[in-house]
Formats: sequence, structure tokens, C-alpha cells
Amino acid sequence: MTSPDHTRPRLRFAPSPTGYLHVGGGRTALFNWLYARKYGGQFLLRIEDTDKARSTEESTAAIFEGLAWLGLDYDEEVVHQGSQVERHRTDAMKLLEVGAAYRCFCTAAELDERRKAAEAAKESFKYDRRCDRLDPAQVERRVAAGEPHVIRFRVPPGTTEWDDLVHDRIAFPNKDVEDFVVLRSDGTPIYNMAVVSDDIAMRITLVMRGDDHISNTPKQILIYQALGAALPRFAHLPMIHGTDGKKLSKRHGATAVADYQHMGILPSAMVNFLALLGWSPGGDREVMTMGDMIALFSEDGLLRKAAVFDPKKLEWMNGQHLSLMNSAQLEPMVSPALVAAGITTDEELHKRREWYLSLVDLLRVRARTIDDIVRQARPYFVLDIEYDPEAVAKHWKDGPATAELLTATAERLGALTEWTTPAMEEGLRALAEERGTTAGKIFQPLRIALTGLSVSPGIFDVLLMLGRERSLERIATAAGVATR
RNA sequence: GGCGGUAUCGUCUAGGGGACUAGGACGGAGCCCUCUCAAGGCUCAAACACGGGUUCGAAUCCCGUUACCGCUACCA
Repeated sequence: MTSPDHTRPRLRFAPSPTGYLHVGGGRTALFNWLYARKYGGQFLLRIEDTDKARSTEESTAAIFEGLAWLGLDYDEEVVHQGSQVERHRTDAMKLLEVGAAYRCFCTAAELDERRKAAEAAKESFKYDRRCDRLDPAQVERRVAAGEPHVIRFRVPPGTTEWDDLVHDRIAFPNKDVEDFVVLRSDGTPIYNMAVVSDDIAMRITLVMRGDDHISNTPKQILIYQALGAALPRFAHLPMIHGTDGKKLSKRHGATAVADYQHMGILPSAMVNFLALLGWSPGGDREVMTMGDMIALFSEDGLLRKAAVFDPKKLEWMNGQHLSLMNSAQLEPMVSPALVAAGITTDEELHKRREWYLSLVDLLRVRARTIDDIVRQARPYFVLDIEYDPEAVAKHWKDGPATAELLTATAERLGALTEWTTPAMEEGLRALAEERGTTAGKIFQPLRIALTGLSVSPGIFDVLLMLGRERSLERIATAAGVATR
């Protein structure tokens, strides 16, 4: 047996295309990717589509899209497990040849019955190996007669153990591992057979996957050994749970990577957040770029405990990444969202690019998601704004007084020779003083007049972004609305 | 039931025998800044599951208990 070369690790992500790319899957893919990138190895992708009934083209596409969005590129061609069944079968037959497996004629129905009986008697069921005691000549006759049968692995006595990268040593007494099926009666391979056959063929040196696969590992190691193949190393990552401590599932809401994409989460934030679920760089490091993570990634930081997925922290993380990026970097993600929301068009954004980019810079500071930016951007694009009832109730209490104030504000602004922050600030603060009030008492009603909202960037930035003409127009309109 | 895994604030975690009065972050409460909201700064509340060992000394090592999770198919 040769020892695999661990200096140039080869890892793979092997999802089954039966839905979308789950955040747990994304996390597992990310760790495999990080490890490969960190150590100069390869990250491969294998689609486990042997279950024809459940696998779909759409799911496969969704996995590709999800990985692409996260920025996880893979090396070499994608392997589709479904097209490897010939080799799976050959390897299963090899197991038979070397005496590591035997033919079993027990039918699924019989097995089911015995299982139920055992359960009723409160006994644990394990295949009793009765077919392994069959007379060889008889087996040959039944095979020749075309009697359907499966191939079962004959688990030898002893203990199967390995040094897991995250759990250290894990050991299973072989007596607790039943003689598992490797090839179905229709000649198709069972999961564990297909996985090992493929991992050997793909020369995988590190199998990194969720710890729900721990109990599959002894079976797989047994197959490697019977096949005389070099063992890869194994790393079993902790599960991701929902806020209620249960395994993350649909009832927890958004569980697909794509869901977060559509919520306006940045890929860099998603990846950063996912990386912290099951791994820690040590110390206080939290906000990291992909480059940081590659540099910092280490198997020593792999954690054992299941982590709860906290959407609140994801949002915060997204805000951090939002402020890390400049408007030019954000633009490719914000623009489609603005257009999709029907607020503007690509042409307009292109025409007023300078203006648009500074608007994004203003907005991103107080946004946690791309969607937040879109929501806040509306008043700067559309012609007619809507007035937030709550804002109106609070700051436009007295209609006539508000109208009078707005008109006075507009007059003062309109009289300005230049439309700049210092000029506007001087004028408005002077107005406040003359009227014996505070600047805030003028700014808030004005803010609503300009944006319809009680929340916005600084009032002078808003005035600047809107421009003189549009600003004065809005104030005039608002004065009319306020009296009603 | 059997087998396997896990156990530090509500959550993500730092911690790898003395540096622990257990640190950081999210979330929560409050204050500052301030034209609003964010951002930022500061403060507060909040945890070593339990019981035995080992040791001069244990959040850290060992054993047990408990709880939780996973697997237990001719699914993957």
C-alpha cells in the first residue's frame, strides 16, 4: 500500500443534486476549497447523481450557480457519478474476487420483515450473514439460474479506526458494523461503494465532509483496505443547526445559498460568515476577505461542535463587508437590483455614473444589505415620492405651520448663489436662528419633503444629490401636501 | 434500543494546567457623537452542564452521569 501524497492535497465536494445548494453544503465546499487553495492542492467537484429518481438537471445547475456566486472555483472537469457505474461495478466485483464480499439472496422484503420482528422483540437488527454460509456450489447454481442477489461486504473481525483531522481518533468495533450491501440486485452501486470507487479514481487525499458521515467512514475504510487502495485522510465537520438547535431545514426559513443572494447578501460576507461556522482562526479575528481566510486557514482551527446559524450576525457581517467595499466594487451588484426593482434603468445609471456612485457611497454606510440600499435609493431616482405616514405624523404635525416653514426654507435655499454644503448650511442655520428654533426642527420636516422618509443621509448630502431644481420642486410639492 | 459524536455568555467563539476577577463578536440595555438613521466610541447584564478523580494547582487532562446531535436501507 502506498501512502498518498499529502503535500499536494486533492479534495472534493460531492453534493447530490436533489434540491438547491444548502448553506451546509456551501460551508463544506468552502472548507474543501480553502484547504486546497491554502496548500496548493486541487479542489474537485463531483455530482452524486446515482439516485436517478431524485436527481435533476435544475439542481445540478443550482449547485454550479451557488458555487460560482460564492466564488468557489473547481479544478479539473466535473465528475458525474452516474457515468461511473461501470467502474463501481467492477470494483464491487473485485471485492467478490478477493473474498471480501459475498452474494446474498435475501430479498428486500424478507430483510424488512426480519428487521421489523427484531424491532418488535426490542432487539437491534443486524444482518445475520446467513447467505455467507451458503454452499458455494449452490451459490453458483443460483447465480447461473439468474436468481437476483446483492453483493454484501464481509466485515472482518477487529476494529476500524482513523485519525480524524477534527476529532482525532475515532474507532468502531467491527462487530457493530453490519455486512453492508455494496451492489444492488439490479447491478447498481450503493452509496459507500460509489464514493470509495470514485475517491480512489479521483486520487482524493483528504475527504472533508459533514460529521453525519462519521458512521459511513468505517465502511468506506474497509472497502479501501479490501481493494488495496491507499487511505485518504478524513475530516468530519460539525453540522449547522437552526436557532432552535435542530438541524437546519426548510422550516428555519432561508437555507439555500441562493436565498441569501436574493436577500442582498454579499458573497464575501456569506463566505466569511460560513467560514466561522465550524472554524476559527483563533483570537479575535472575524471580518476577513477570501485572501485572509486562505492565509489563516488551518486544520487546527477546525471545530467539533455544531454551530447555530444566526441570521442576525450574518446581516451584521454583511454590513461590515458593505463598508469595506467602495461604490465601484458594489455597483455590479447594486445596479441589477435597482433595475429589477423598477427604480431606474441601466441607461440612466450609465449616463449619471459619477452621481450614481457617490449616491451608493452615501447609502452603503447605513445599509446592511443590498436590498437596504435599493430601498433607500428610491427617492433619488423616481419622480414622485411617497410620504411615510409615521414620519408625517411625527414631524408634520401642524399642516399649515409645516407648509409655511417649508416655503420659508425653499425661499432661503432658492436665494443661494451656490448650491454647496457650506452655503446651504449657513443659510439654513441662519434661518433657524431668525425663527428662534433649532436647525433640527428645520431639517426633519425638510428631510421628509425631500425623501418622504425620516431616515436619510445628512440633509445637505440629500440636497446635493437631488440638485437645486429637483429639491426646490419637492419642497414646493410637499408644502402643498402638508396643508391637506 | 445499538453505535458514534458533542458539551465556555441566548448565539458565534478565545482559551490547549498557574497569565482567568474567564477575553472578543452578534444580539440586548444604556451613554457619547449628532439634522434623522446608520457607522463609530464608551459602559452594563450575560457562560466554563453535573459528579468524581489526577495535580501544589483544572475551563483546560482522565473516568462516569446527564443533555443534545448524527447514523442505524438493495437513500445519498
